[in-house]
Amino acid sequence: MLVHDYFTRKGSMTDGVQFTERELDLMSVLWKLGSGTVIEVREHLLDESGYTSVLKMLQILEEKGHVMHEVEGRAYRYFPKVGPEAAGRSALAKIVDKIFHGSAELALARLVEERPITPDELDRMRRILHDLADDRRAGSRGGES
Amino acid sequence: MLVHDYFTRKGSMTDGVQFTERELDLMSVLWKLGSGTVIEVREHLLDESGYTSVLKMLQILEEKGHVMHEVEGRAYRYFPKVGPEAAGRSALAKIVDKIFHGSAELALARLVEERPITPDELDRMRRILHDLADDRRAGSRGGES
DNA sequence: CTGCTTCTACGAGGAAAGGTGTAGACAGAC
DNA sequence: GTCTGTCTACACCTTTCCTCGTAGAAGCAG
Repeated sequence: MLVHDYFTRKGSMTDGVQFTERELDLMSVLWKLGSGTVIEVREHLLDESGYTSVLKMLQILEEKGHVMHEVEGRAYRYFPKVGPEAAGRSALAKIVDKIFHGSAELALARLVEERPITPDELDRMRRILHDLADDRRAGSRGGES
Repeated sequence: MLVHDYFTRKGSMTDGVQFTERELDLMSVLWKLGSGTVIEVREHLLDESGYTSVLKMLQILEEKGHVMHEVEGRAYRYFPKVGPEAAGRSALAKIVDKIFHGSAELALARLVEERPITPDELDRMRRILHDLADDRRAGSRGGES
């Protein structure tokens, strides 16, 4: 079982998740792979540093409680203990607060101009907001989907 | 004239803008006020540190090219040289890439669940995406609004 | 057994971040 | 003139980030 339970957990996280630049690089790889040994993580880093550097970073991440490991043969396999959802919420909160003065609207405006959005993705993004508005209306009538 | 020309400039910025934690705090104040002396910035910082600390941070920001100053009486008045738009785009790009594997859709999903969105704000957010879709359609027909 | 390889553990060290104390310039009050 | 308050400039210090070299454990081949 590679997919761990951080996908199902929800608001339990303290949501004060904060990663340094390099930590985020490693976490990004772990999120993408699901898990990884030192070698695997190292291979997927764009900017590759030494073996022991990656190991050390993983040890630091474990010490901080962001990852855990299981023994696999003679090596360690590292798993993220915090998911991209919590990390993303936390990072977005910081940006919205400090850069956009709390306006999610401004954040969205920059988000869509920051990179090309495919028509499909745009549709799905519109659906997210549409459904949210729907839920609101349903909720205000006391109903629920 | 307090409002400087970073509002009108557009993609000219290198977009490699990156702020440290504390730098972002100061920039946030400058963006909110438009400009500020050491005292003004200091007053608007939640976590207040010493006068010389704030001064030092502003000097560092100036050295890095993120702010500039004009002499005002015996004091300096600092102005942001980079706007929240560029900083926001850059910060969002990093998050979307490293946390959401390039998916703006996932970023939006976390954005709207990260904080309560007022009905008005939700409407305006929907309009942003609606208009973007409209522009696409108009653009593909060769027209333009 | 010895030698080789592959892993983790540990500690050193450079660089940056972020805070502060003090000196010195300068204006205004007296 | 002197004194006082306000400002910048400079130097210093502590902590964190990040990297790497080296040692040692453990498996495997001969």
